[in-house]
Order: sequence, then structure tokens, then C-alpha cells
Amino acid sequence: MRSKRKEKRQEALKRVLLEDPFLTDAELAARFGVSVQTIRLDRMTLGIPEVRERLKDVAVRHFDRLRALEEQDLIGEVEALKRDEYARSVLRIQPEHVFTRSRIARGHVLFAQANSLAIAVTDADWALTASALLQFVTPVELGQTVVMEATVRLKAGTRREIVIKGTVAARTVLEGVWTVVLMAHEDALRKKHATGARYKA
Amino acid sequence: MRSKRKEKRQEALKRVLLEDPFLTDAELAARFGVSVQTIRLDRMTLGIPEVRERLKDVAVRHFDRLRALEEQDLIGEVEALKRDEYARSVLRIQPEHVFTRSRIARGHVLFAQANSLAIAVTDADWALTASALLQFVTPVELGQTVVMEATVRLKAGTRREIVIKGTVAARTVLEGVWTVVLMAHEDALRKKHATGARYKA
DNA sequence: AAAACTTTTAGCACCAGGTACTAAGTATAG
DNA sequence: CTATACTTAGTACCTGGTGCTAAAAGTTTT
Repeated sequence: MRSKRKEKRQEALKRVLLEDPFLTDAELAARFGVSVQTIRLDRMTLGIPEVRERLKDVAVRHFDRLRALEEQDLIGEVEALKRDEYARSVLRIQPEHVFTRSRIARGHVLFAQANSLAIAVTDADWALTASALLQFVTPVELGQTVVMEATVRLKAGTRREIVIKGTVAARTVLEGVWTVVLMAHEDALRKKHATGARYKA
Repeated sequence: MRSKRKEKRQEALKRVLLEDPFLTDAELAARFGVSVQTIRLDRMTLGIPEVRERLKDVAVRHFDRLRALEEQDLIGEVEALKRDEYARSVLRIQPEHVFTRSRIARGHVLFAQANSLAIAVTDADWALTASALLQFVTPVELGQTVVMEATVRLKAGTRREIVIKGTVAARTVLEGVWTVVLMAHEDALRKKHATGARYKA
């Protein structure tokens, strides 16, 4: 005697809330043309928490879960740093770092770890990446921990050549050479206002 | 007759909430050893909204604001795509993409746009980056819009060589060459379970 | 059609975490 | 000692719920 309407509505409810988890029961009720109570019962049977809980879930997931790759100055946890010489960081591959289907880490996640480490190892007021040459040697899977090592190979004025090596349990997953340009804060400001700022003369 | 205690507390309040915006007035009151009302007054004078609003702010900022760089399969908006030949995407540089101090886009943000476009242009079931050689020609600043173009230069079996060029208002900001490896879904699964999966034979 | 069951709706008391406001108590400086 | 700033207390009200009971409406089954 199971109702088809009910089933359909609950499926739709799941879909709608996945897309927009911020809708209140009243808004959902209006959208589905049923009463608020019906929506509540649906949520109960589906095990979906109330708006404020859903809001909180989204908020905390993004807030402390590494505070999002893009908002961090440094991706991964720094384990060792010898100014202008060597640095090492580790990053555990989380679900949000991988391709949904293959569960293999996206290239730019590893790049981000490497790139931010290259910047960090210079320990300069600030530095910018000028160029990078890198090879993804082995795919990295969900749950693996990547150890990234940066070694300064060449120092020439404001330029640094940094060798990067990423490993997962002793197997190399990424190799590369970065060129980073250091700048004093004042230089930065001047450069910013010059129209033709370039990394290479 | 301004109170020093009050001023200090309000400063601390701002700091604490920046670090953890999910604390209720009661929790804050306990932490500062004052009454809930005092915290409320402090929030009022500082223009800080209530917990639920703060929660919502954090949630929506991260939810629709591109859903975070790391969780997207594609960074930027695709404007054009000709399967296995050419693709173009645009990305407006947001505050979370730049270094706090210099307001210049972090290298890995541009890399992410370029890398995901290189993957997308192949239009394969799925593909992985094998290597990349890139140069950041000009710094990109907050608010600028980066147009990224990917052109497939070489097709050899499952390998693709893709030329990437990023521009801001006709000025080149990034140049690079990517090598991407395509894989059928079944191959992927096989590869994943083989212990020595490598991109290069 | 009546009985039996499912589904939907309504109403109630209650809760957290507030807003907005009034009023009173406590410091503290002049 | 008093004027002013600051702090605390208490009230009514709000949103978006939970948890509960009860009844109405809709479907089947007999």
C-alpha cells in the first residue's frame, strides 16, 4: 500500500536539499505543495536534520577542514623548515582532493602542496612562482599521505631554483623544479604599480 | 571615561570570532567571564551578527562561491570546448585566491584553472596529468579575469600534449605545456590495483 | 459500501539562540 | 560624592525547529 506520491516527493526532497541545503521546512512545504508537517515527517524518515544543523554542517566542513585549499597560504602541514635551504610538508589526501570517479588526487592539489612549499622554503617577506617544470610520476589515491620535500638548489639574487620531490611511502609521486622570485615589500608595491611588471627581464 | 577593559574585551571578541565564528553568546560570556548581555552589547557595537547568521555566512560563502576550488572538477567557467582540440575558460580572481599581503593570485590557483582545463579539453572519461612545464609571465591581481586557453598540439595513443596560455586583457600571464594521459574506466581500475602504476612505461 | 490501513494535516507544549527594550545595579573618574 | 560609563537582569517576542497527540483525508481490501 506504499504511496507513489510520497516516494517521489521524498526522492525529490533529497535531490533538492543536496542542491540547496539552506531551505527551511516552510519553504520546502511551499515548493512541494504540502504542509510543513509532511516535510518534517519526510525529513524524519530520510534522516535529514533541520536547516540550522545542515547549515552548520556545511559551515564547519569548510571551515576547519583545512579552511579550503584556496584560502590557505600553505597547503599541507610543514614538518621541517630550514630557511632558504630545505622544507618538508605532509598532506593527507581527503575526499575533496580526488576525482569523484577515480578517487585519484587531482593534479592541482599536489601542485598546490608543492607550490606553496616552494614559496615557504624561501622564507621571504613574499615570493612568487616564476616557472615550474613537473612530472606526476605515480597517481596518488584517496587516503594516502604525500610527503613533499623542497630543496633550494640555486640562489641567484632574488631568484631561487627549488627541487621538489613528492613521495607516498617511499615511492616518488611527483618531481619538479620550481623557479621562485623573491621581492621586498616595497619592490612589490612598486612593481604592482608599474604597468609592465614581468618576472623575466 | 572610556573603559580599557571594555576595549580590550571587544578586541579579543573580534579576534576570537574570527578564529571560531561558531561560538554562541553564552559560550563567549563564559569565556570572557561576563554576562550574556555584555557580549550582546559588544556584538552590537562591533556590528557582529548572531551565531546563526555567522554560520550561514560561512556556509553560503563556501557553498555557492564556486564550491571551493578543491571540490570542483573544473576551476573557472568554460566558455568554449571543441573536443580533443581546444578549450577556453575564464576565472575572476577572488579575495580567497590571492596572497593576503600582496593581493596577487597564488600560483596554484592559476595552475588549477590551467590543469583542469587541460583535463577537460581531452573530454575523456577520465584523464590524469602526467607532466607540466609552465611559466608565470606576469603577476595576476585581485579582481582581474584570467582567460585560459588550451590547445591540443599532439595526439599519440593515450597521450595528449596540450599548450596552455593564460591572459588578462590580452597580456599573457601564464604559458605552459601539459602532458595528459587518457584512460578508459576499466583501465583505470586495473591500473589502480596494479602496484606499480606509472605514467611512463 | 464499510472496514482497515496509510498518509497528511493540525495543534499543542517546549527548546535554543537570539532581538529589542526597560530598568536597575556597579565602577570609576572628576 | 555625584555624574557618567559600563554591566547585569528581566521581559516580551521571533524563527525554525522537536516531540507528541489527534483527527481528517485518501487508498485499498474485503
